[in-house]
Order: sequence, then C-alpha cells, then structure tokens
Amino acid sequence: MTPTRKKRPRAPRADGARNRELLLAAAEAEFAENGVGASVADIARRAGLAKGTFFRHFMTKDDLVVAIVEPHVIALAEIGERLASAKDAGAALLEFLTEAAAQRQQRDVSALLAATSAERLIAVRDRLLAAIERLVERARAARAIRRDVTGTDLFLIMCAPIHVVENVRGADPNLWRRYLALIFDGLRPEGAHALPYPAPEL
Amino acid sequence: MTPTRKKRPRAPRADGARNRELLLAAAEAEFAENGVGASVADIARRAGLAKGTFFRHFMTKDDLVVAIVEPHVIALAEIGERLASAKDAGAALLEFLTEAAAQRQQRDVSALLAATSAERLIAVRDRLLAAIERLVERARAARAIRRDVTGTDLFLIMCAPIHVVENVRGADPNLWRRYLALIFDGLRPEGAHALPYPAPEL
Amino acid sequence: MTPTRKKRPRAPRADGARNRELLLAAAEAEFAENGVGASVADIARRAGLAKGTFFRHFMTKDDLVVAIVEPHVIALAEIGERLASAKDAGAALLEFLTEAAAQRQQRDVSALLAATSAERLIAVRDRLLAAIERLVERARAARAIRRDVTGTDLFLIMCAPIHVVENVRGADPNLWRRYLALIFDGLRPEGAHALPYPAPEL
Amino acid sequence: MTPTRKKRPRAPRADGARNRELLLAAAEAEFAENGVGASVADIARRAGLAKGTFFRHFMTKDDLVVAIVEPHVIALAEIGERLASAKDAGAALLEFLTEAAAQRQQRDVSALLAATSAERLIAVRDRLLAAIERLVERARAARAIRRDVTGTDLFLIMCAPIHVVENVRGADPNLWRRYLALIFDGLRPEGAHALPYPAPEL
DNA sequence: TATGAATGAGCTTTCATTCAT
DNA sequence: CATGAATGAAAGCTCATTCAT
Repeated sequence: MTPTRKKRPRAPRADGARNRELLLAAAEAEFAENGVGASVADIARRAGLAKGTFFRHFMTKDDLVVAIVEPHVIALAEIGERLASAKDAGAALLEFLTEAAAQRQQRDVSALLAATSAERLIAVRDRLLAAIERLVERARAARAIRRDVTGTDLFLIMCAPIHVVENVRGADPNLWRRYLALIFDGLRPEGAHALPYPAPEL
Repeated sequence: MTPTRKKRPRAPRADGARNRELLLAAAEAEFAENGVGASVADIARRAGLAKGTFFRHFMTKDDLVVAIVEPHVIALAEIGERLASAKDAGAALLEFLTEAAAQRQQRDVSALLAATSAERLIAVRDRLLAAIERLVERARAARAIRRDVTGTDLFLIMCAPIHVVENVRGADPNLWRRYLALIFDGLRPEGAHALPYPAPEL
Repeated sequence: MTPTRKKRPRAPRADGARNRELLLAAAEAEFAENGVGASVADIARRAGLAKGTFFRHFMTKDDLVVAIVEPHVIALAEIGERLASAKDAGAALLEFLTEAAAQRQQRDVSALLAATSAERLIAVRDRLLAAIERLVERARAARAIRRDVTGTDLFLIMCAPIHVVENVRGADPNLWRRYLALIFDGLRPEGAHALPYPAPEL
Repeated sequence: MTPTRKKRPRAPRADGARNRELLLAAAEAEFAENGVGASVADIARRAGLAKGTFFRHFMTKDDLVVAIVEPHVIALAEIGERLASAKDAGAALLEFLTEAAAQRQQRDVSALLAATSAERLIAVRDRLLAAIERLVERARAARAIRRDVTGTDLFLIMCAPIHVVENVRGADPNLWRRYLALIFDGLRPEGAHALPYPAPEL
C-alpha cells in the first residue's frame, strides 16, 4: 500500500530545510577541496540532489556563497560577544582570534567573502566588527595590547594566520597557530613601535 | 582549407617585444582586478590585440602566469641578496619586507604562484628562500629579531601585509605599511612569547 | 557567477533518448558528408540541438565515434555468426561481405575506427574477427575459396568495395557490388596465383 | 666588403624555384607523417622557411595539395603510357598497378585527391585515365584479363591495395603487394563470374 | 517539489591567411 | 622577395542557469 512512484530510490521524503542543509554541507566540503570554483553540478551530486534542486534553494551560486559565509560570520560575532564579558581581556582577545582561525581550517571566509558582491553580508560584518571593537577596547584598557591598534585592525588581521599557511602543501593543519602567536606578539605593548598610517575605516 | 575572412582594418603593426609588454601589463592589470581567472580574451582585448597574438607570446595561459611571477620573484631575491651585506641587519630585513610588499601592490605573488603547476618557479623560489634565510640569520645574530623565527617563517609571512589589506575597498594604497609594521613588531625579541608548533619546511 | 542571458525561445523539450538518436543520426550524416572531421557544432545544429546537449550525451567527440562504430561492428559480427551455420559456406562468405558493404553506404567503418583511440572497440573488433575467421575456414574447407587467404585478409579487404567507390561523384549507390564481385572472384580457387607476403596478424 | 645585411643566417641565396621544392618535399614528408591535417606552420618550419614564403608559392593550402598530387598523377600517366608498348600486355598492366601502389607508400593520392576541390586535377586525371584505358584494352585483347573490366574499373581499383593496408599498424611496408596479387587474380579470365552493375563513367 | 535534459555564452587553444617590415 | 607578427574564425569542451516533466 505504500505507493512507489519512482523507478529509482529518492531521498526518503527529504523536506526542503533538510535539503538546504545537505547542499550547504556539500558546498562547504567541495569549496574546501576545490576552491570556490567548484561546480554547482559537483555540489549537487555530493549532496545527493539534482541541480534543479540547488537552484530552488539558492537563486544563484553567489547566493550559496553568501549563505555559507553568513553563519560563519554570525557565529564569530557571537563568540566575540560572549568573550566580551571574560575576566582577562587580553586572553579573551587571543581566544577570539584563535576561534576565528580555527573555524575555517579549510578555505578562508575572507576568500569566499571576496568572491561575492556581498551586499547582504555587510550587516553581519558590522555586527562582527562591533564585537571585535569591544574586545579590543577592553584589551587595550587592560594594557594587554598596544594603544594604537583598533578593532578594524583586528578584523583585518584576523584571517592572516590562515592566509599565511594556505599554500603550504602538506603542512600540519594547526600550523596557523604558530603565526597567530607571532602576530599576536606584535599586538602587545612591549616593544611596540609607532605605526605608519592610521587604521582604516570600513 | 578553412578560409578566414577579414572585417576590420588591420592594427598598425606593432613591434613584437612591445606587444609582449602590452600583454604582460594587461594581464597584470586584469589579474589584479579579476584574479587569475581573468580570461585570455579579456587580457588580449585590454592589450588591444587579438586572442591569437596572445598565444604567439605565451604558449599557454599558465606560461603567462609564470612569466608574470618569475621576474617578481627574481627581483625580490636580488633585493634580498643585495641587502645581505647591509650593516644594520635588522633594518635590512625590514627593508626587504617593505620592498617585497611594495612590489606587488596588486594581486599576490603567492596566489599566482599557487595557480600554476610551477616546475619552473620552484628554482627561483628556492633562490628567494635562500636570500631570506641569510637575512634572517644575520638579523637574528644581531639580536634584531627573536631567536625562534626562521627564513621559512619570513617567506610565508612576507605577503601577509598585502593580504590583510587586499579586500579593503578604497583604502590608502600604502595601508599595508601599517600592518607590516605591526607584524614586524611581532618579530622583535622584546615581548616575544614561545611559539606553538615548529616552523615548517618547504 | 557568470550569468547566462537568454535570447531565443526554448526548444519544446524533447525526450533524452530521442535526442541521443537525433545526434547519432546527425553525426552519421555529417560524417558521411564531411568526414570524421565534421564539427560538433555542425552535428548539434543538424540535430536541432545546442552544443551543450551534445556533450551531455557524449562526453567526448571520440565517444560519439565509438558510439557510431560499435553497433555497426557488433551487427556485422552477429551477421557473421549467424552465417556460420549456413549450408553453402562459399555463399555464406559472399553474403557476409555483401552485408558488410551494404551496412555502410556512407563513410567507412575502418576510417572511423582509425579515427579513435578505440580501447573499447578492440573487443568488438575481435569478436568480428573471430566470426570472419570461422566463415573463412568453412569456405576454405568447402573449396569455395583459395587455400591461402585468411580471416585477417577478409577483414582487411572487407571494406575495399566501398573505398573503391567512395570518391565517385554521382555514382549508382550500388556500384560497390560490382567491385565486391570482382574482388570476390580473386578469392576463388580457380586461377589463383601464389601470393607474395604472408597475411598479417592484427 | 661582402655586405652582411641580416642578423641571422638566411638560406644562402635561395631562389624561388628551390624554395618551392623545399616546401613540396617538406609537405610530402609532413603529410606522410601526420596526414593532410599537418599545419602550414610545420611544413614551413620543416622546409626551413617562413610561413609567409609558403603563401608566396601556394596561394592556399589547397593549392599545395594539388601541387603535390599533380606530378604523382602525371608520373603515373607516363608510366602507363610507356607500358602501353610492352610486349606482354598482361604483365604490363600488373606492372602498372604495382608502380601505382609503390609510388605512394605513404599517404594516398586518392586521399589527398579527395581533400581538394581539384578542378585543376581533372585534366591530368583524364590523361591518366586514357593511359589506363589503353593498357586495359591491350590486356583484354591478349586475354590476360577478363572481358568485362574497363579502364575506369582499373582506375578505381588501383588504390585499393594501399587502402586495405592503410590502418594496419606496424605492418610490413610491402604488405600491399599481397592484396594487389589477390585483387589482380580477380581480374583474370579464369573463374570470372558475371558482374552486377556496369562500370561507371567518370 | 524535485529532477535532470537542454541551453548558450564563454573558455583555452589551433591554424590558415594577411601584411608591415 | 622573405619574414614572422598579427589576425580571427573555428574547434572541443565546461558550466551556471532555465524549465518541461
């Protein structure tokens, strides 16, 4: 009595929301392996869905990129917001940067972010920026970091540890921690030299 | 066999060497704007030449990438080699990094380097690496930088200032100097903290 | 990322299997007229389909050639196998050759066969070869053909009647029958002269 | 005092006629190796000349093909004409066919011939045809061949031995002699069966 | 709603042909 | 006259996107 309409097995009554997740997961994996150039066809296949289904969930490939980046940015903002009430402001900032880098072991948010005309991402970016700003202010007040670095500086430098390591083939997947430590030492007040050029606005 | 008909008046016959430069310049501009994915057609158009002309000068698109990157790397290596005999080893290293970043305002050597199956680039990369190694050793001996950073570290971190600034629209074209200064402060012995993970080999 | 704009109204959606046939037919016609060099674009146009559709059905132009040749070869092998049990072994061989030539009025299997890196065709070719071998043996045993011709000889000579006639413009489409008869007379025992060079192996 | 106008050595005062020969030889070699698809650039390079020079001597690539085929056809016609006065008419015809096949060990005249819109070749073809006609008549009169084969038949069948062997990789370069013998046996009066379809006109 | 066949612009590359030098 | 740089029309193939089913 269970009607079988299709010749081949289909995903067992997969509702829309589930498929969207499937696609996002597949895309994230595919982007990690092959970069943002990964084809929609490959993503759909990896998700076990048809190309048409992809375009039901994301009007363009660009939308997918946004949909991937956005929650990462939000998650990061939330981490920042949570750490804003930590006792040790310096440690909080370091932890934030660590989380930021750890989140995208794979391909970089900033790369994806650059791959899109991200009108929509600006809102969440600003939320992240605000969170970082707060962390930086507290760390500065606690003399944990030098006076002359701003939230924007941190926002920009946040991805550097991953970038630095990006093209090293066969490197330890935690290698970025080395460069985060190195860069973080540059943020400390000890041995700070005056910076040329003021911090930018975004 | 396959006849080719003409439509537009012929270009006024330019000198070959000049056209090669035109193409390199166009490619550099196009890569800067649209990444390495920029199409040969666009590059040729920007150079005011036909697609066929492109392939007279570069057998493959890959060859173009090599042709763009190689002299940059060589020039950098030469700068490094020259600075190896400077009196102030710390200042020499800083100057090297400054030159390195200044050279490619645009898209990054390391990205281009990654975009090619660069058998031929490995040779020049190793020359660059050797030059950096020397600068680092001398700076370390002069206590201008911390003991625990290696030439490889410098090689990897060298492009970071540009990367950091890459996606800031409408920023001061010298903004990277701010981040170079910040990162360089992290290399100094003062306030250095132990680094997790050893430096990688290339 | 790269948007695609539409211009002409969409084709009225045809069934996939049907389009594959359309493409095969178009290709066969195009190959017959212009040789294997005929372009994919022309084949698609002749089939009333877009280029992209071609590559959905045949991953490579080579695959198309295989797809065209293979069933012909198989059909021929089957004819040969069927005729192996005929009473008159000499008549059977002649009939086989007649069918072989009749099948490809157009461009030649052997030419197409040569145009491809036909890993996959070798299997069917061997099956055909085996069938021919059997026919030849029986005909030889029945003294219907001379002792010194082999299956390989027949395989090679099989296409000659078509070849001979290939470039005669405006000829009777059955003209090849004349040359098949002529060639077949050369295979008979009567008036056979010794052959220089042994038959080749394939 | 010997004026040196050029930077690089040039062909030592090569006059036009010589270059034409160079190009023809190069083309013949190139066609033999790579088929008629061989590129003008490769032919010119092999001749040690520039592409421009090629087009001074042959207005189109097609003209080259004609220029290559024509002398072959003429040579063949001359052989035929010479053999027309041989004593043994049957042997003369066989020798003619042998020479015909031997001449183009490499790529086939008929293939080249098919590759061109050979208005110009028709004249020489007719001369060849006439020569063959004479040979056939004499052979027929001498009862060396069957009554029902014509000069046109011979003209058409002339290339078959080469064709048959064309796609056999790694075969003895004289293998065609086997098939010429086989086919020639079919032309003999002994054991001749009636032919369906009359001989064509050209 | 999900599917996947169809689409066509675009990609890199080749090559006959032209023409400034 | 010879040269070889320049041209641009294909060619084979990919891929985001559309839409009939």
